[in-house]
Amino acid sequence: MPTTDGTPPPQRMRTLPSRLTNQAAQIANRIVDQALAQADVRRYHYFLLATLEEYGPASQATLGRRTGIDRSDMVAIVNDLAERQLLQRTPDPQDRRRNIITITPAGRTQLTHLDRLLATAQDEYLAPLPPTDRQHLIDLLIRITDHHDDSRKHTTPS
Amino acid sequence: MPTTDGTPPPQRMRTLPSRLTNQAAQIANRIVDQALAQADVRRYHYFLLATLEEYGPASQATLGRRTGIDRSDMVAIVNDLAERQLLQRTPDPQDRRRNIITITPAGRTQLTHLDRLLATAQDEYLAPLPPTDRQHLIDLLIRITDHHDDSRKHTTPS
DNA sequence: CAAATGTCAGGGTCACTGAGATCC
DNA sequence: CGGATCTCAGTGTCCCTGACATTT
Repeated sequence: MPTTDGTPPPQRMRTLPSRLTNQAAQIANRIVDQALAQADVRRYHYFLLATLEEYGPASQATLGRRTGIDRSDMVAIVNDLAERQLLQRTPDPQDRRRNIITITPAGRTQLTHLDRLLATAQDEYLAPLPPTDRQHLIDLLIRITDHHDDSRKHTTPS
Repeated sequence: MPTTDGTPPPQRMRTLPSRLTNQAAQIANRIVDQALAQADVRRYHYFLLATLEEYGPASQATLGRRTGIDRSDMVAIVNDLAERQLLQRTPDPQDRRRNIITITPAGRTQLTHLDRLLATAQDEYLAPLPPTDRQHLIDLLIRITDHHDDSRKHTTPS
């Protein structure tokens, strides 16, 4: 399924930063999704497990804020991982609105496996770049995302 | 609608290139879509018009390959733009399977307007980066996308 | 015959909205 | 009461598949 003809895309599109970012994201997603599929896992599964391991148990709402996953979608994701025994959902006795989500030992084991799969995927994604440029790309992207996160916080005093 | 808590996302996610690229792409899309909405236009509308202006009239299949838009979706997009008189769809007398799509003068005028809207959007997207870094980011992303386009061509001798 | 084109119907994913029930 | 939490139903977009008739 070739996306490009003999003719390259128009110059406007070839150097348009937003377009380039999208192209790269699509490439990255294809590679990452394929890698994680080996463990029958999706990106948000990994994000959730990683957040749990780094910050410890938390409510679904908090996890949503930390991972960027919508609370509506969080329900099904937690269900998935709970079914696989990779995390546990227990009601919070302190605040009975909340569920406290805890990663299980099996979850940690799986996470280690996923980390390896993901590292390989990142390497394939960044294959054309030497280490210096990889770090530079990361820095540039962090500056962009941080900037827009901040401006959202300042302009949304909700 | 804050996506971040007081706590930042986990370290694994904060520096994961594929994740960062996705975050940036989402930010870019939000900004670009909002800008183009001022002209009641979507991204693929712009891509199609820009491709037509740079390469001239072409069939829908060719346009799909040049823009990366699937030929299934192309039909509705061409319908949209034809209704607005921004392009014309005429059967090809040389090959009666094909429609030849041509941009209209009104289409060119609109495209100029969209170019301005888009330039503003890119500037907002890249706001935290000085010109040198903007160019560096573009270069890095082009190297990534070119690399993966090429490997797809070589490994897919379809 | 094989291959390409335009068209239509539909699926799968992801970000998101809205509403309801419960609890602080 | 306002506000947060969890849940469910559903929307819109984008990318993609499959099929069909027509034409080369």
